[in-house]
Amino acid sequence: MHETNISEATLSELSGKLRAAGLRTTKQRLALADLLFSGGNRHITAEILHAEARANGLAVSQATIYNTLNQFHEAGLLREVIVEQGRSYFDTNLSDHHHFYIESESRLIDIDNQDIAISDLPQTPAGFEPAGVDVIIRLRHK
Amino acid sequence: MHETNISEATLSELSGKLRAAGLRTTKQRLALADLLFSGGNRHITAEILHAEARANGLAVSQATIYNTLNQFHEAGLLREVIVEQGRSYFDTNLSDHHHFYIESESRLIDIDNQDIAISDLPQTPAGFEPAGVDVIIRLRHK
DNA sequence: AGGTAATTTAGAATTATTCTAAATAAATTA
DNA sequence: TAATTTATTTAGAATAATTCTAAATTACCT
Repeated sequence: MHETNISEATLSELSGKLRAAGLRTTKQRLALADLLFSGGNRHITAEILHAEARANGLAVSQATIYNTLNQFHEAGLLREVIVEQGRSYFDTNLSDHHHFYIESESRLIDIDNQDIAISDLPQTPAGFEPAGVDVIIRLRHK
Repeated sequence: MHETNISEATLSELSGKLRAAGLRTTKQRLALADLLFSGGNRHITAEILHAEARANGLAVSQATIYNTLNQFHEAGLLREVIVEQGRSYFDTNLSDHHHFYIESESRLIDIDNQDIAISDLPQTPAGFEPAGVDVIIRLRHK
């Protein structure tokens, strides 16, 4: 495998990322990781990733798309964002941040953590601890 | 229809609520509205509502459960809460508030608006306006 | 009561996702 | 390197929540 549009450096970085997550470096995972992590941050669904993979000449099954997204998520390489009924988004931005969601375009936009302030957090019910805070600001056309 | 466990007063209130929303008062809608609105506030799924309806002796189809939840939501009688992949919750509490979500128990808990403060809201992208803000604090057992 | 439009329904269809079990590929061992 | 083990990929079936369809029923208006 030696695509001209992927640098060897990037590939070996990605391979290391997979290893660190306890995942073997396979052709499919490497190519999907490249799509996910080699550009800027992305919000992606299984359907979109599958389409992109095929558009880039990667023969990959739907099952592998789902397996890979779930494995990357479990490994902490992706954050799951739940904003609409039925479909999951995965976010490559792992920093502490939130989202605008434009329903009419099925589009997510990051809100940097320093651009929003949640103070005065309520007391967590006894016996539980916070596992994450999601702020979603739903937008509509003006 | 004259169940002993439902007051006439409540029924006529509910009927008015339906009328106001432009919905005819049918046996099914009235009984479902009673389940939804006559006790305290609730977070309910289609499956749970269907089970409760049957448990209360109401013969109602799955399709009607979904139709009703969606119509009540469109009419502003219910708020939809999206916190897990696949399933929708509907909240009878229409006040401005947020949620704890206990994933291990599929349970939502209201957070009163005055118990949380989101200041310093980021600027809304040009051409859009906020249609709603959802804060979800995901909880796990300590 | 009679007519019209809304509502309900069973069952099929759809959509996103997960499962299954067989084939393939990666890692490990000899 | 060849053999063996184990993980991965895959097609296709299965599942789960939801929506659709078209026919039967019911509410509402006159």
